[in-house]
Amino acid sequence: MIRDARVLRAGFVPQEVEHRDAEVNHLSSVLEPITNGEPADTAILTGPSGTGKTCISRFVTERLREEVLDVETTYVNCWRNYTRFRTLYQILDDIGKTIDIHRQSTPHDELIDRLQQYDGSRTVVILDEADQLEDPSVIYDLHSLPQFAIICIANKEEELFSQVDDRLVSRLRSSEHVRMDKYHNEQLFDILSARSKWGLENGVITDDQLYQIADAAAGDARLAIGMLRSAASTAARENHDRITTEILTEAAEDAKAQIKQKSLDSLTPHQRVVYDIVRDHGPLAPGEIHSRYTAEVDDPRTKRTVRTYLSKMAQYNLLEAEGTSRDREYSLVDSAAASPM
DNA sequence: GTTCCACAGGAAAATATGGAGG
DNA sequence: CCTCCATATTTTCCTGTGGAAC
Repeated sequence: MIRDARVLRAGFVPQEVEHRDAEVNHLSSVLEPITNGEPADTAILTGPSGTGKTCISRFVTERLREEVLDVETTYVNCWRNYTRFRTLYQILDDIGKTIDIHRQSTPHDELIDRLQQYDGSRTVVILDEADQLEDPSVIYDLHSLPQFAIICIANKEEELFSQVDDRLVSRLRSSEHVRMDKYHNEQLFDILSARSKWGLENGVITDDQLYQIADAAAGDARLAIGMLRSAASTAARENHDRITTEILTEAAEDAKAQIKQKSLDSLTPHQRVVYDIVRDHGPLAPGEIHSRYTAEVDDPRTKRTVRTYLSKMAQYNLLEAEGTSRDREYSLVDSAAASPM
């Protein structure tokens, strides 16, 4: 059934990237000066989730390392390392310069000094989910260091630049912007087809079924590959020699549920109670949510905190907010919308 | 229109948490 | 074990917005 599970895993970087030639070339050309030992511009990669931003960054940097001897790459997930300190620390850690850094005795600017003094190989820094940084000015600080090339990945450009000084923004205007769009169904089909060719035995899944997956994934390659992986592992577990329509339907829901579960797991118990209230009692105004919540837990948080919870969950796409002021109501996002399978 | 009030969400102070070093 | 200090979360205080009742 499964020939090579690696190619179905999230984060796998394929030998050849399908349908992203223009973007790959664009990004490569931005990094090109590095091959001559010159500083490269900052690249900004934007687009919705599952459009291959992380994938082509890794692909291009890996290819660069094949070509050039003295190039290193470091990857920072800004969603997990969202403070200035953590981001810089992560980079220093990767290039092996953290030896005597202690949180106490190290003033924050010392980190940037260390990077500045770094005289090892040129390094490409990939800042993934950079729009999650609480202080994006760290991007500008890195931008000004010639020995580092920055690839900055974000969903939307506006969000990345929203809360920053205009002065700093203009300094980044010169950087190259690579925009990525959602995949078309045919393109997703090609991606799935390539993965199943390497990852699965022949004849396990039909083209028609791959097309169904592409359709259900609505342009999101990560989701599509997740569905394929889920279907393949269910089929393998249950000893089928091919993927059935039932397995496929279930896998589609499974993959979406997994994504949702992941964000649900990151909620604190208090946040979880708030979520459950909205889930069980339909559209509700924040005041109503708070009073129900207060009745349900010992030691309730204040209204303000619950408002923060609600807006956070709306960002995570767990809840939907309607209305801008007194009329605001929160409800579950209808996950049924994108699954006509 | 005017007033009122629930809400959004920023800022800063207060409090809880966690991890290193004693 | 405890203490200390950076970090994380929560509360307090706040200003601005816009819908609803008058």
